[in-house]
Amino acid sequence: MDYVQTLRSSGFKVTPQRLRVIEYIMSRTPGHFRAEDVYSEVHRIEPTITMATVYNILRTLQKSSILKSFELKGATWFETNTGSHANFMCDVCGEITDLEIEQHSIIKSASDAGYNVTDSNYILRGVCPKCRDSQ
Amino acid sequence: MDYVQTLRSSGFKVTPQRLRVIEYIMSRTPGHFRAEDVYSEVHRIEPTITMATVYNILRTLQKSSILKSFELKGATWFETNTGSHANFMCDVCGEITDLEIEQHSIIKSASDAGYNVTDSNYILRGVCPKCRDSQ
DNA sequence: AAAACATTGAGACCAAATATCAATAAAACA
DNA sequence: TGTTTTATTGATATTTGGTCTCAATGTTTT
Repeated sequence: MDYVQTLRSSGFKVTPQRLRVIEYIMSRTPGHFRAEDVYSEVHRIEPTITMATVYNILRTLQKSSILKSFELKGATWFETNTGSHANFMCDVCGEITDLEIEQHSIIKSASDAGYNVTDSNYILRGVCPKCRDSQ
Repeated sequence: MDYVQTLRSSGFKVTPQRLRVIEYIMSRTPGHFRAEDVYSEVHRIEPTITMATVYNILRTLQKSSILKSFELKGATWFETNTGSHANFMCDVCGEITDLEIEQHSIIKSASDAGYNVTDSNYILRGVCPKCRDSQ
């Protein structure tokens, strides 16, 4: 997947800051990150970048369907995995794991009921196997 | 369901403030509300109550399994429906609707994979039938 | 190379939620 | 019922995540 091409063909301009963020998210694929995570890493390479710009860029990447997001623990988490999966957050170590799922029938029945579903997130919490075993 | 009894048997004290919040959530069942919504209504009856207390009480009610919560649009939403369902938020009118679902098989397969799931939320966004029709 | 237009950076700003802690109230029990 | 124990509340300050504004800058088109 060429994110730069996707960005351009979505009608957005390719700026150095956007390239740095794309490099960051590629280095974190698959994975989950917050605006703060992007900022602190990209800021080392591009010291003038601000949080506001990071937020702008992440929103742009969502509009280009390069990223997806969900809210958890008071923050917005981003991911490049736009496919059908659940996000599991471990309440012990805080790590987020993708759990693959088949497309849930709820989306189909919601559509049948007249709901036009444009975004869906399945979020689980609990204790991951690693933390359960180390107790 | 007697929320007061549940609260007491969970080891929490029954205070006037907690009673007012319980009255509020009962008047909003089924439904979805934020801390701010609880505050502005309860504050009319119990003018000394503060947001901090409302947050405390809502957390207590979650610990007693009277409420469940999820995060959406930068806020935490609470609901008394603790059963298996999805929450659909309409991006036009902002209303949140419960969509009943059968317990998703992901929880079973997550358990099989060693994940101990203590909380799950299925969140959908899009356009509701009402808003779709009025366009 | 210049014009047209989108994007960025800086900092003020806003809203949601948490932390602190003395005063108060509920429940247990003498 | 009065007293003790212990949880809870209210007031305020603070933290955190995120948005707004707008002049300066950078990208793309011609």
